[in-house]
Amino acid sequence: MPKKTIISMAVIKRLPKYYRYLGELLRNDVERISSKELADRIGFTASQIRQDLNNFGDFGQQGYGYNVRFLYEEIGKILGLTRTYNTVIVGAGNIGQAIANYTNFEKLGFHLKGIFDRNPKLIGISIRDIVIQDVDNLENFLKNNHIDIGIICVPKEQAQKIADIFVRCGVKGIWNFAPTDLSVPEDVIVENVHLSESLLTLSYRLNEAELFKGKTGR
Amino acid sequence: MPKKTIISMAVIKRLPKYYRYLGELLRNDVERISSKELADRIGFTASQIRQDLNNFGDFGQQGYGYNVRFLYEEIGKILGLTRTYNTVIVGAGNIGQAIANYTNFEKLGFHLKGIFDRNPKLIGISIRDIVIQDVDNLENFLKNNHIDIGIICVPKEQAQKIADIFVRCGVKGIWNFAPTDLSVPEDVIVENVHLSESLLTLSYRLNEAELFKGKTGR
DNA sequence: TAGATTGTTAATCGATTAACAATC
DNA sequence: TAGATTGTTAATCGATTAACAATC
Repeated sequence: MPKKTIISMAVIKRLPKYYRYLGELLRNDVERISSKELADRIGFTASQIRQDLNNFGDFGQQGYGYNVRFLYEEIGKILGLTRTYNTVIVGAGNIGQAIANYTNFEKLGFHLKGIFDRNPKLIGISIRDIVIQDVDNLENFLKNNHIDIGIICVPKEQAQKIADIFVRCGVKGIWNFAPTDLSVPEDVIVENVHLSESLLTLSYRLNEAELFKGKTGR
Repeated sequence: MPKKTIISMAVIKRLPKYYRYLGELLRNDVERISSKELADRIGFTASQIRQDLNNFGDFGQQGYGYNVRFLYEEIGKILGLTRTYNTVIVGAGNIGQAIANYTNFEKLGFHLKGIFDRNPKLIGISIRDIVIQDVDNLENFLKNNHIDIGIICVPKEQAQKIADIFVRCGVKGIWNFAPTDLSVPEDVIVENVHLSESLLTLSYRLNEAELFKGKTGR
């Protein structure tokens, strides 16, 4: 029986990883798995896995472990993958096009319904049968189509403006690739993908490693 | 004077954000800033900012705060931005091309030296004056060019194979866009960008309210 | 039944926040 | 000097790990 708890971000961020590993196990026809075995594969502790899962329900069985298919499906439900999501991409530059072309998201139930840009050279071009529209049509499009997730791939200077349009038109989820923080009401969820921050984290760690070169550990 | 401490991942991941905000302040000709003021802008606590910075040195001054330019430069040093990095991209599909075209990384000192793919239709094409080479040349290229960071943009099935080549050729940093976990020796740093995990986190949070609706606590 | 492994409580560890003396 | 704000220690909070009774 699921408990009414506020789940910490730390737990939430591990869920997709569980889902990915269980999906692999499933494809390899593994029927059951213990928290210990899963822990060894993922690199978590068995204790953490059991704690994490027990935030959502009693999915396992003493003496047996977890049924892979069942757990996979349960985590799918938890992640909201039993429904579909309509999305639009704003900004059809490098990243926008890459995301638009990435068909794996379709398989998970994220359906791309529109692509917008302000560059006349891009407007009218199709990506996966979706014609790039003038961003001036965005607001109107959002009023006529229910969109769950707006994907922001514009330069940082324009990101907040696009976010404001999303908010105004009832889009509740924003996947933000612009290197800036957006301000939105609290009922709107923003998930950031800040590539430069990721790269800088890498360069920090590269130099930290250099620093300890020749020494043991780490 | 930097202290010999092991810095936690939580702190490291905040550093690029400090760097970004300080860069903005600098461009807006802000000369000094207190931890309180910076906290209000970023959305951290002043205490946390002071704690974070004091892992690396005494950058502030009582009664004054922090000099924006000085702190910006110091964090740049900490992040390893006083040197340059040679990079290669393996996989010239959607994401690979997007990263290759993203010139902001050049400005930070990350220089793209090569792009590799196995698709004959892509080999020979140029992106930003860099000719896409056959991935069969990768190992040879790495032996003749010092590459600091290898960027993996191939499908997940081939990612580990590419990582192995990187490791074998002395590449110490891997920026991994393939939706899989790589196994590498501990002196090699892997920074993952798992886009589907990010998207699933968003869909979880979009549905979170629904998930616990009507369920009783304990 | 006996062994295995969960769900869950308790202990530990780490990270964040609060407080304040030091000092510019 | 007086006010401001740091650097740093102490207190709190939260997350992870360990332990084990429950039970399949």
